[in-house]
Parts: sequence; C-alpha cells; structure tokens
Amino acid sequence: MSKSPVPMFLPAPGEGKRGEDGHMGYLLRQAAHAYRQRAETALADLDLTPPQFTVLTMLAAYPGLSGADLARLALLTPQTIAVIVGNLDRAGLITREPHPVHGRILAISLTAPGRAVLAKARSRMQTLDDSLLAGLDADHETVVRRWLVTVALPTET
Amino acid sequence: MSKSPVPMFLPAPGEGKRGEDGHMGYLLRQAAHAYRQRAETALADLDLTPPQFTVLTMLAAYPGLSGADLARLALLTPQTIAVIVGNLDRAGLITREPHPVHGRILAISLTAPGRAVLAKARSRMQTLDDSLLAGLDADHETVVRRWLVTVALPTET
DNA sequence: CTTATATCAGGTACACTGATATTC
DNA sequence: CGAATATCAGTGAACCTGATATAA
Repeated sequence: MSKSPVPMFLPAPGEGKRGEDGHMGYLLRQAAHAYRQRAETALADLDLTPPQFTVLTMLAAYPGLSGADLARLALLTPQTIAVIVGNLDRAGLITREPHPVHGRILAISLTAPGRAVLAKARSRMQTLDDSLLAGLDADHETVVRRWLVTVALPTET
Repeated sequence: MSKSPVPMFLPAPGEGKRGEDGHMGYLLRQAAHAYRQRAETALADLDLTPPQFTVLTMLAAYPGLSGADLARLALLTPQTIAVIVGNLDRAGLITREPHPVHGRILAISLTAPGRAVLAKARSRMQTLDDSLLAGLDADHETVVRRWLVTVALPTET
C-alpha cells in the first residue's frame, strides 16, 4: 500500500515494533490513541468530545458535584475541568447552581437535553466498548481489566 | 481524604466504577492518561513531550522518513506531524534535507543533539515501561500485549 | 490564619479541516 | 491530468502554571 516514491519497509500497524514486541508504553499509547479517534468519530455528530462525555457520565452518576470534585475524579486540574464544564454549559447540557448550604460551591447537574445527549452517546460508546472485548474470554478480560486499573493507580513506588 | 464540605461517597481511583467494574473504554482512557502524565513528568526536564519522543523514536528506527511517512506511522494527519516536526526542528533535534532523487520530499533525520536527547529520554521511558510490567507474569503480559495490539488495529468490523 | 473553591489571565502542544503550490 | 508531498491559514478542545477573590 505504500505509495512512497522511495520504497522502504515500514511496518504496518501490528507488525514489527508496532506489534507485540513493542514497548508497553508505546503499545498503550497506540491503543488509547486509536480508541480515542474512534470515540471522537462516534460522538462527532452529537457535538460531544470524549472528555465531555466522561464529565457527563460522572455527573449522571453523582449529581450535584462541584468543579473541584470533578477535577479529583478525572485526575485533572480545576482549571481544565472549568473549561470542559464551560463548554458543556454553553451547549446547555448542564446547569450550575449555587449550593444551598455552602456559599461558594457550584453544584453541577445535567439538564434534560444533557440527559438526552448522554443517552445517545452511551449507546454509541457501548458499541465501541463491546468491540474492545471482542476475542477476549472471561479470564483474559479479567487480566486486562486488572492491569488497566493498576496502571491508572497513583504511583505505587 | 475527601475535604468536600458536603460529604459524598465518591469512589477513589480503583474503586467502584473506577475499578475493574468500569467500562473498558473508560479504564483504557484512565490508564493511558495516568501513563501520559507520568511520561510528561519524566521527560519534562529534557524539554520533550511524549509525541515528540515518539517521533524521535520512529526517526531513529527509520532515518530519512518524510513527514507523510511519519503521519502514516503515527496515525496522524500530515499537518499535525508538521507541527511536531517543526518544534523538533526549532529545538535542533532533527534536520530536514531535500531528497536526493525526489524533488519535493524532505528526508528527516536525527541530529547529534537529537540522538543524545533521545538516549536520555529512552532510559527514563524504560524505567516507566518496567513499572508497567510490575506484577505481570509472562502469561499475563502476553495477554495484555496481544489485547493492546488488537485495539490499536484498524477497525476490524 | 488556613483551607477549599471558583475564576481570571496567559501559554503551549496537539489535532483537525481547508486551500494552495509543487513535483513526479 | 492525477497523485503525493509540503505548507499556509485558521480553528478548537485540552492541558498546564500562576495569581486572585471569596467563603467556611
């Protein structure tokens, strides 16, 4: 398939150093990147980005979270979350209301449109998720899940 | 640890939906994000970003690649690669020379400083890589490697 | 005074689409 | 002409650090 005018032996995805022999970090980044691209494509017509989907999902599970709470959950800085939340607010998918018993906190919740968009997004993401499990039996799935959780955990010495 | 003025039961990393029960896509993104953060920190003092490290690594393996070649390898657009390559060029880590037998192509190679930086970066990344394998026996490592490669592969129906 | 929250200001790398000139 | 390359222009979401004001 290579149309390069100077033929070289570039490895195709999954071959050579891009395959099972590659560094774990490279493989992880490659896999996550491929998944992210697919997720972006799947959500594009909903005008939703993967990070926005993540925030909406968190808010659906825990309504009334503050920006700081979201930052801790997503392992991001409050400023970064503020940007994402700001975009969601402009799109009318969430609302921010002053907390009843606490002055400064803004409790964030999904709006009706937000819930509707999230529902559509979920079905698309579910399909994607299923494809990630294709070819994995129960035992192997457990191994992979456990590994992903371990990697995500804070630096354990 | 939660200092939230309104106590809620937010899951810690690795617990509840953030643990083995979560969606695979979410777990993958979480793990990749954690790894990326660690990689950025590890490379920070070298003034190198993870994508730049990836490009340098590719160039070390296949000297003389064109920007279009790099784009195909990294699964990115030529414009995106051009930005990364431009930053590497400004840093003096690479050189672009007109291709001897083909007019328009620019053959990209590492400079001596580029090789030096890459060598330092590699040892840091190697340490990170090793930590990814901690607690994985040979069988499980094979399972994980295979899965990562599968996910990275172009949409297989 | 200290802590947590929210936000303003600024910066950068990354990634995209679209259009253009050039070379084979 | 068509295909591949490089590049210019513009946009945008996501990240960050740093500083500030307010509330508990």
